[in-house]
Amino acid sequence: MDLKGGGGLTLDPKPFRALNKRRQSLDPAAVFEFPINLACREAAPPPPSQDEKRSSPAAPFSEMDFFSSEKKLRAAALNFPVKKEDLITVNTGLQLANTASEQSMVDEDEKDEAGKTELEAMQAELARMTEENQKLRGLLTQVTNSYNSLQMHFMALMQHRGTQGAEFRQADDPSTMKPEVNGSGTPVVPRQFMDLGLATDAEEPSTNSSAGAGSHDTSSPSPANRERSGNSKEMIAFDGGGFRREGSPENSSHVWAPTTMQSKLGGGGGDAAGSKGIEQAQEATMRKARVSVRARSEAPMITDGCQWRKYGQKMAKGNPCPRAYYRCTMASGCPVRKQVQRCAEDRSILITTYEGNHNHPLPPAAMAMASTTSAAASMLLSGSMPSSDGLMNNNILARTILPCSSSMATISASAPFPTVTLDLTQSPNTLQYPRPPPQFHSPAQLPQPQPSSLPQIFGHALYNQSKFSGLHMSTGETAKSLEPHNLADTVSAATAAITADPNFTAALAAAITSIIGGAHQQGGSSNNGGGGNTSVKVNNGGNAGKLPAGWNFPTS
DNA sequence: CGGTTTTGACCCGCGC
DNA sequence: GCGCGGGTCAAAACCG
Repeated sequence: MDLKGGGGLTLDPKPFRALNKRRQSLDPAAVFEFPINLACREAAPPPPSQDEKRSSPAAPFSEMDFFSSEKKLRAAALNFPVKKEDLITVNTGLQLANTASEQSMVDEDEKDEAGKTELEAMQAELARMTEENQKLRGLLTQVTNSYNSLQMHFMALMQHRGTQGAEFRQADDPSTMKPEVNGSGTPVVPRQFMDLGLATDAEEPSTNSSAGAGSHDTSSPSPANRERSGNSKEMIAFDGGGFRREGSPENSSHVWAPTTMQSKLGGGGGDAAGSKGIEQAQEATMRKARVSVRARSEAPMITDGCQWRKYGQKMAKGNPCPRAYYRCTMASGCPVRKQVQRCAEDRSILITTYEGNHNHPLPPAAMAMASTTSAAASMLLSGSMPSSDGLMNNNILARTILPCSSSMATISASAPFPTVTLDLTQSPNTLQYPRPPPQFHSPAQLPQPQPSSLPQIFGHALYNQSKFSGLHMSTGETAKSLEPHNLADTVSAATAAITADPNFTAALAAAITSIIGGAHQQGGSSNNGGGGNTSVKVNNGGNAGKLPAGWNFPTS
């Protein structure tokens, strides 16, 4: 095999082992490095933060900092590092001071001193409140994420069922969301999301039933076979959230139900096929959704909090760098896999493609990434599945993300797999790279389904939060749109900080879900003229001040 | 010794 | 039907 040379492959086994070992030996929380570990060249993680929420050692920037760019802008005027909610209090303090000074100009010194003292006291109070608020936000974020994910599924469900107006209704009224409940009373729909980060035990059985120790694949025809031959039902069943099923309305109502999953497994797929012919077809169509993360890193593999076992390596056509295949080993039957490959054009860019959902509990760091990929994939599928060609203008996703966009975003199903690409390489001030080109990749440069269109869909939110350099929804389309450099510059500082934030991906997840859930509130989004074709750009249409309710940050 | 990596072989889908 | 490429398997090698 031509892989022997190793070529440009950076998948040096030693580093891998080192990473794995390290991960295994350390407390998950302690390893809560930023999932997209750019740490290969990073300085040692900063000391643990006081905030217990941030169990990660590298948490100089908490979730709060995530949207601090905006907050600070507003707060700057008052010289207070506070949230808008706190402004009232702050203003009060200032008022007192000002009032005092106005009333008496005689004892200015005395007044100022008193005012300062009071100010300091209030600031201290605010600090405490802020801290507590952060914690609450963390909780809220999680809830919001779950909600958004659930919402997405519901949307897809309704859309597929052809229930007219259901999509809108559900988007507008959360109360209309009535996730199906399985026999155990567990909401089925949300399960998919939970799987990512909070896999429930209920799923384990199904998984185990279909797979023995080692690899779940071994107990049945090769995964590849199942996936390709349409027998994917099995995998789908225990995938516990495999993206490809999410888009299927009927699937979602069954797939997520453990009982159904088991029945499918037990029935060898025959039963399922019989009763779910349509389902099968849909599955075949949607295949697997993938979430690709592009990050600059010289490390052989990004640290995403999970444990992976390499099960293969191949040379991909068009890329001198081999592609490595990994399988999650945190749980025997975990269906999650990922591919790691360096960008042919810029080998400093590591492209990691995730596929499937974890069926087991994940450490915070892993949850962050899982949530991110899940949200992205979920969004992708729920939006692209309805139409075979994946035209977003016809689906909820488009409406949700691009509420005001008359243009259409395209999520092409033509690509081998619908893929969402989270591009984290464009950060102007990445930790390692002083200032790399805003965007190195072009569709043609990507070994995988070209991340081309819709970059700004997410970028919108990302920028709003001053966190992300870009997020691309790869659809196989060739259109490309570069991120607005000016925006990148604007948020460069924040981006750098965020990149170092171990909660980065969590924030990303929050961003995505926030968009999903809150985009409709925003009216500033617009298509950047990227063309009404396949490229959709959603600029930061001055929505900075209108953060969705879920606009809080991570926490994991 | 158990877990991981390596790597040639195999399977499958797809295009011609 | 054949070749190609992607993805996976699994035996052997490797490592701690």
